[in-house]
Amino acid sequence: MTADAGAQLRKGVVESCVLGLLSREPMYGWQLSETLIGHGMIASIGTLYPMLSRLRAQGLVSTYDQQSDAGPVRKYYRLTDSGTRQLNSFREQWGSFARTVHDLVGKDDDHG
Amino acid sequence: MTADAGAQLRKGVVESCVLGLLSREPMYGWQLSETLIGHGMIASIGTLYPMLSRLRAQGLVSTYDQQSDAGPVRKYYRLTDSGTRQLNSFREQWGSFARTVHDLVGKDDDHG
DNA sequence: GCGGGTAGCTTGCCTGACAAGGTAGCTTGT
DNA sequence: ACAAGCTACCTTGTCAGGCAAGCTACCCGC
Repeated sequence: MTADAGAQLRKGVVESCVLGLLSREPMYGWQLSETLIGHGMIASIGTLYPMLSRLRAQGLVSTYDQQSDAGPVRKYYRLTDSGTRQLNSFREQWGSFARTVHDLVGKDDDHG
Repeated sequence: MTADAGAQLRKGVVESCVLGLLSREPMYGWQLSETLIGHGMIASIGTLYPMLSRLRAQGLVSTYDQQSDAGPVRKYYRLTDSGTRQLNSFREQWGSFARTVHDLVGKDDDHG
């Protein structure tokens, strides 16, 4: 479970960014993809939908439909309690992970 | 190749940690794996060797052999100029990436 | 009805992490 | 010398996930 944390972390960065965004307010898939692409977190929307399916299968997010004024129905995603817990867990782990990376890649004359 | 930066970043974290370690001093594979496993960056040595092969194929590291006082010859890895450049590039990108992640997953009442 | 924009989802390819196993050199015990 | 065991390197096979591309369907203006 120990080394698992790092592995889960590396793989879970984008997922956790989704959870983080959803913790502010519910968003629909298309909107999420534009935000994440804008931040350079994902390269295309093709990455997002399978991810959202996974998150929903894990019970971390739930969905509801809402009409749009111009276009088809939007499927909004919202954090579940489980997702909130997952996000908090990631927040704690991210700090130490980022510190480790910074420490390992940091210039060695930086810690003198 | 444009949105590549973020993708390369996420995938390149562990690779860059290897480069970072090698920027301090040359190390051999076994030693690298113990260090990285200790930091939770990789789960097993099976991850490292293919990675080192990739890094060498890309010309980011070079190798030389050195006798051990107890055991077979050790293959030491050392940064090339290209590897140093790559590492510096990562250092710059990592900061902004980490900030983005922190921003996206950070508690929303944290930036008030 | 048709075309274009919005939105959701799927398919297929490729890369990479990982566990497990295989090879080889050196040391120690008998 | 031979067996056992450690160190060190590398490969193979499996599985998950990122990504580009494509497909479906809804709504609007014409």
